[in-house]
Amino acid sequence: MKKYVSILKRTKLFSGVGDDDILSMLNCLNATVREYSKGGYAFRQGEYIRNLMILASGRLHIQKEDYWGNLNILNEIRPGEMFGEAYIVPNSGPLMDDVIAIEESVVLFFDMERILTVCPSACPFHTRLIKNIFYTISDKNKSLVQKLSYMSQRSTREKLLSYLSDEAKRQNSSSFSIPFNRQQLADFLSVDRSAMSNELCKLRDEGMLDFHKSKFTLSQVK
Amino acid sequence: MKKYVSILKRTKLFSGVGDDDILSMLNCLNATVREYSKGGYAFRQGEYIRNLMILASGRLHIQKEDYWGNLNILNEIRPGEMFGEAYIVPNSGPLMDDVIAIEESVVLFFDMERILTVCPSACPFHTRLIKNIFYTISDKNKSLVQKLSYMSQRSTREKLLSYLSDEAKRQNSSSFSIPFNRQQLADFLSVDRSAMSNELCKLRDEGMLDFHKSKFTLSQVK
DNA sequence: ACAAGTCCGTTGTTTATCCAACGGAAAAGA
DNA sequence: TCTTTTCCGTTGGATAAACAACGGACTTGT
Repeated sequence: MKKYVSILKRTKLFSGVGDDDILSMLNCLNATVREYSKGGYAFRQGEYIRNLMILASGRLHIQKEDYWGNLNILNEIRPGEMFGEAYIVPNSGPLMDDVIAIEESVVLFFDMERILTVCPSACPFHTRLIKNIFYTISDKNKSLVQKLSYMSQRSTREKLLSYLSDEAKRQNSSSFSIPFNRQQLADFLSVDRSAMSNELCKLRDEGMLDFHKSKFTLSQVK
Repeated sequence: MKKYVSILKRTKLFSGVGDDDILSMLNCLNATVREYSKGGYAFRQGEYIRNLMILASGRLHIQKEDYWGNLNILNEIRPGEMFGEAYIVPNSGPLMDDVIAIEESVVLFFDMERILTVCPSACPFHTRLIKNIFYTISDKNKSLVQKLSYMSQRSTREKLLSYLSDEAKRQNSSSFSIPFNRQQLADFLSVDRSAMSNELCKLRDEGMLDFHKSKFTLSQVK
């Protein structure tokens, strides 16, 4: 277990917890390790999940196959990331996706029950851990709600405006940079790149905004 | 505070906690009450949130105004529902939405720090509360991810197929009912009702599925 | 300095969605 | 029973997005 401490200390889950404490917590949380070879299934649709997982190394894809066999990649998990946190609720039903290792991967399993139930011996960092896990899913929640608010806009134009408007608010300036290039932004908003590029230029020509590369400036309509 | 116990005992947050324990926990959690008159703002964009809230009575809208002044209703909060849980992360930045009371409303405020930090006196239901809150946002998280997976499909057809496919999985049968009428389903998927209705009929004519009212049956393609 | 590759705006065509409107079936109410 | 309302499928025209394709600007690598 010791060799995973250096990885775990850099995760959100264990942020603020010292090396020695991580090691003792691994024990307290009943941590176990599993390895998956490239292409192997970590979980299959229909299984029940009872643990919280952290990917120690490798790369996982969370993907879904629909009733007619169409495959859809929903998410990519990278080292240090937590997953499975949405399926540990009692009676939450079986997993609806497949989790496969697209590289040789090592996954750490934590007993969910032990995380949320504070041990009588009250290991000093347990409260810290609970906060960390709460903050992590809380953060995820927030970004999901935000993304959903963009995606629920009907047109490319509206998707762009709601996203850019939010970024201006978030960065507290009408002038700001976004962490995407055009293709990535299009993928993020689930629209066609060229159509989006076209729409951006229309918005610029209408005087609603201006941009150079990934730097945008919003302006009041004239 | 006593009068709110009957409301709180029916919330997800306090589920499984007895009346007396709720009362003592309200104290332990530093609960406070605020009332809002119809049309009044509970929170404004830009404020910082440091509490977890439960709506005791009334109705709230979470809405957003973009840079150019366009209004967008994101969510409606009903009595017993928790909100604000995504903004209590330290350094999570200011609120990006407005929260307004569309009816005269009563809101309970809980000190977030006290929820996540187990008190030394270890009130017996604190662990229970932590689990409940975790389960609640975890559940929300899951449904957000699911909805996002439908919404990120490009076409109405794909949105329908991914949603219906998921429902079949969830209800573990190729024949199932959905909790929406056509208009509600269209709103849920953010598409036009008539176009969706049209697409459903095409899918039926192609032999991929069948339906009567809100009961659907998926079939393998012939 | 050259070649290869990436990024982005632009265009024309095809296709899908939106929108408004209508009618029939079913449900709800009087 | 009759009226009113809601729900849903259908249609046609207006609009927007997707798609394929291209060229120029810029970057990266050799």
